[in-house]
Amino acid sequence: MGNWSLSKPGKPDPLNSRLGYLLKRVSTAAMGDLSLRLQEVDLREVDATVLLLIERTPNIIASRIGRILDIKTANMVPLLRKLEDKGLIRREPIDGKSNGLQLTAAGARKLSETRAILDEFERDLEQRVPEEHRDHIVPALQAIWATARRSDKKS
Amino acid sequence: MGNWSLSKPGKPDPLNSRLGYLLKRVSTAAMGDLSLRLQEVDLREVDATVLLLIERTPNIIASRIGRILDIKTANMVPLLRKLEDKGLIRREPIDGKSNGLQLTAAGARKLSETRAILDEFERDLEQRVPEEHRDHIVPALQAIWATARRSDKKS
DNA sequence: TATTGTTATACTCTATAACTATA
DNA sequence: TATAGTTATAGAGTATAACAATA
Repeated sequence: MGNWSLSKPGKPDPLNSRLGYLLKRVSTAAMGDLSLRLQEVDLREVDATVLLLIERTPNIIASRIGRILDIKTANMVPLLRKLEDKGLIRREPIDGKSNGLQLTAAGARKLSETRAILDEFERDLEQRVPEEHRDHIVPALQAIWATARRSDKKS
Repeated sequence: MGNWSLSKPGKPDPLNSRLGYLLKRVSTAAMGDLSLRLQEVDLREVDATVLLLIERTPNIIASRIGRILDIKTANMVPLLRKLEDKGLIRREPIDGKSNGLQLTAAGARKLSETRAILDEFERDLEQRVPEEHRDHIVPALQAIWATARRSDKKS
């Protein structure tokens, strides 16, 4: 345990003892892996995440998704249009300015496939963490995430 | 401890119980924070990292840095040129095709300032992890990183 | 033949600005 | 007045292809 954060004088920390560096490299590598896996369902990570949100909260509106995932509304437009063009989601007017988003039957089917990929990805990732650390990494990241200042609170 | 990975049937996992999702969000937020901090020395994260590598291994060549940091050699060119234009690094021919990279005096001074920022960022980040998890997160990430298939082995 | 370095370019992602219309 | 949605565009970051020169 834990003198990894101490640098010997003269010999500076190797990069891979820095939490910030590790977070970036591990995240990038993991997302690259996930992207490859999601090619099988022809979706990007963000598409999969949006489908998960729509499933979890039917009639969710675009701007709320954007707030949760930190996506500008301007960038939500082509994202949702592509999902709609693929027949995976449907928009139903809530009032004059908002559209509630729902999965189509095809979208629900696609999400089933996708969830299997996501779950396997998740399992594989967790198994690469040695047992003695495994139960700590998610709570640790959640704690960092919970203390990040950001616009929206949930998820 | 640890039933965060279990989803209740019907109620799917919230996103922020997924390791992959947390890695991405925490990494993005942390890098955004670091970018802001590095504005004080007019450097990006990647610039700071490259300066660290040059300091650690004087006469390192561009292609080796690219291999370590997963930066295509084509993209190393403008990166190094900018650092050279700022007077932070110097290139000295090793042979007819390679240039050894070194910090200039100004580069060494800049890196001192930069390292202070990096170290404070690191400390702040670590302190956001509850004590009971703190000694686990770096080893956990190192383990994931160590098992990522990639071109280069070190750092 | 593999490596180093370079130029030019394309693609993706994200950010910004201006705008319309509704709550 | 704030929110929802849209369009168009700019910028960064990254990837690809073609190339020259050296080990």
